Amino acid sequence: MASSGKKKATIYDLSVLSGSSPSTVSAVLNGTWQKRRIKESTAELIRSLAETHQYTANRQARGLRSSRSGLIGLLLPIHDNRYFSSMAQTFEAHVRSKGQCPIVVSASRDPDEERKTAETLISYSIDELFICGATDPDGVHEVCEAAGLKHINIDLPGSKVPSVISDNYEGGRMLTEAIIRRFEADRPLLPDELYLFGGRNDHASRERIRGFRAVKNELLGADPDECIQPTGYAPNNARLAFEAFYEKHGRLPRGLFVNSSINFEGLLRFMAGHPHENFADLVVGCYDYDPFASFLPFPVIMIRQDVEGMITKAFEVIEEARPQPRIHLIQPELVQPRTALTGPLDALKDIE
Amino acid sequence: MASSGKKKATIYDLSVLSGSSPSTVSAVLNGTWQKRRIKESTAELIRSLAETHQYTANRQARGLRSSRSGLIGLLLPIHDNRYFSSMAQTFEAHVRSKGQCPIVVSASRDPDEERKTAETLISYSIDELFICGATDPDGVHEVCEAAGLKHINIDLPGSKVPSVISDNYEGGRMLTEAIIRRFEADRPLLPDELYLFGGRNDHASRERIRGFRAVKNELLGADPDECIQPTGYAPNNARLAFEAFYEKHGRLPRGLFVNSSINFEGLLRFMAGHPHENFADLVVGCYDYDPFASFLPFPVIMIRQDVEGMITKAFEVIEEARPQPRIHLIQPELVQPRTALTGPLDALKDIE
DNA sequence: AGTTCTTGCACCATCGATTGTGCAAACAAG
DNA sequence: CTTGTTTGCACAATCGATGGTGCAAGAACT
Repeated sequence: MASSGKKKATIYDLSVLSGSSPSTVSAVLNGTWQKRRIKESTAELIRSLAETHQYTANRQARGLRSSRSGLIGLLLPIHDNRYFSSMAQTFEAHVRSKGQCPIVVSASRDPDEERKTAETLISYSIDELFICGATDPDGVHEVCEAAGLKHINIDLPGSKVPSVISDNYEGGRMLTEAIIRRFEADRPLLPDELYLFGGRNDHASRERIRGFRAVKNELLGADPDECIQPTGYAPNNARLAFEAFYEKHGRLPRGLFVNSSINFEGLLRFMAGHPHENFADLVVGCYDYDPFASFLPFPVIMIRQDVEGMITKAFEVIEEARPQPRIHLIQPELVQPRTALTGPLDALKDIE
Repeated sequence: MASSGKKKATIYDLSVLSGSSPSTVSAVLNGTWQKRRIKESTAELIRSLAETHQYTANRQARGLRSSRSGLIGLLLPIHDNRYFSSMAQTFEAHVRSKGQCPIVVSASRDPDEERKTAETLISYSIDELFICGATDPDGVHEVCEAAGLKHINIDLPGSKVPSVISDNYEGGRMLTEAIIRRFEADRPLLPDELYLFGGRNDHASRERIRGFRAVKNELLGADPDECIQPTGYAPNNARLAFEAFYEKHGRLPRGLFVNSSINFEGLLRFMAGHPHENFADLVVGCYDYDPFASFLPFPVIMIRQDVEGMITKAFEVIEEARPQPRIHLIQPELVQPRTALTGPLDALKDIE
């Protein structure tokens, strides 16, 4: 389809047309012409030829020669989630503003996939790699290291290069406290009425759980082990955990700390099978923000991670000369129920 | 950071190590060695050397020579939205299964951005481009055409190459009818109690509106013009429209057809400023599916577009020899309130 | 032994852009 | 008018992989 097109113009074509050498054309079009003392008039001629012939440089050729591609990679666990897709959206804006081209790829939380995907990106000579939410950041690190590729971790930390992550401990604390306070007015929550569901044995989950337990101890005076249910990230596993609890107790816990919006989807799947009224007394805290979730028929307190802040910080840190493998914490934000926040989309104009 | 790495091995390195010529190494490693009658033992040697030295081909070099990159592009309006991010997720899976590398980029619904972004992708010699939800598909077409790049439209149709889109007319009909039927039990809806908000003058909106009006006429016997409020896609514009209506009438219409989940966010923003109780009698139909929206405190009927179906069809059509610029309609699905559907994520394993 | 195949590989141009180097022409200085 | 400088550009190597072509050594055949 659409293969009628004449081949794209190259510097050689413009060289012939302008009567200059290819190197002159190249210099003019990539901005180094002053350094090469090309006459303004020559440059002007070449520029206008480039314009009329719709010349654009072949990036593969340029990249091959200069061993830089202009591509900056973002490795995500998944696309299909508001948190990660807003990560992609924000990342893209930053990369574009630097005049480079974003390449966003997901690796399904699979350590093997992650490494292979990094390999693939490297084979395209990407210039930098942002590793977001990787299950095995240090594994990806090795691949990058071997290729001499600048990289940085986001969302989940690694030990070899800097990491920019949410302050999950503080976030966990804030969210837990907000759930508990939500009850105080009437009948206060008991320690075994507040459960945490979702997440697995990763840094983020551990920190959130640590915050959760700390606050439970401080405010409720106890923190039973069985209230922690790390069911992984799959919605269906979370659903099964809720079903199991419901089966056993005839109801859900009154207070629920859900580790991510993906796990929250598991809760929805559970709820789909039960009447609304069963959840009258429920308060949910979710470690993620989704505008629709915020308006559900029970109070949903959410944490919005500062995606813009993380990305900005990550770009700062990755430019540093000798970045230390330390962890940079970014504060998340507590979002009260029924709150519709603006997001990266609001920066876009709506062309009607 | 991480720049200690020795440079990546090339076929020249392996050539020296193996005592064979670079072309032999190349042939062995890209699979054409049988055709070149390379001895099995030579191939074996080279393969093992490649293994131990972690050789991976430089794709820029390969792409430059063969004028194919192995990259397949997807041009989206935005990332930060369940519909488009599941598009990205699904697209990625398809591309990966073909052994190629997906490159997903967004262009903010801006015709100019769209063309420039396509240009950029072309400069990386991508092999195919999927144009999804473009404001000006034919503009992008011209850019692709000039570069001899295979491309196809998704979600919003163009006139120059094939398009794979939702059957928005049918979807609009289904959704409208579902909203109306939702009321019949008690007090039936009047024609001026069912409004459509959101969307702009694009093919999808027009078709949905056409379906909306047709069903209103059929079932309610009338279809006043003022019930159509195409406020564009920005959440805040939708919010303002709701505010304006509320200001004027002291309430919202009982039945609401919201053109997309993004517009729905505008409704949420409006609702954030008003007590829950104001919306007791409300039924919302939303042309998009979001699991959280499906469980809101008022009935939300949703349309789920068949993303998997569209992507699959698009891959079929783009491979055709001489694809005609026709429109392929994919049927969407009506989703009743309080329904938590599975999505592309459920295909992933959860490594605990 | 001489001729013809076949096997197994090496050589080299090529893709398009970048960049270090060289060198004529124009100009200035003495 | 000779010698040095500056201006303005051309030349050619290079990045890494691909693929057409050529050719020596051994096998097969007469």
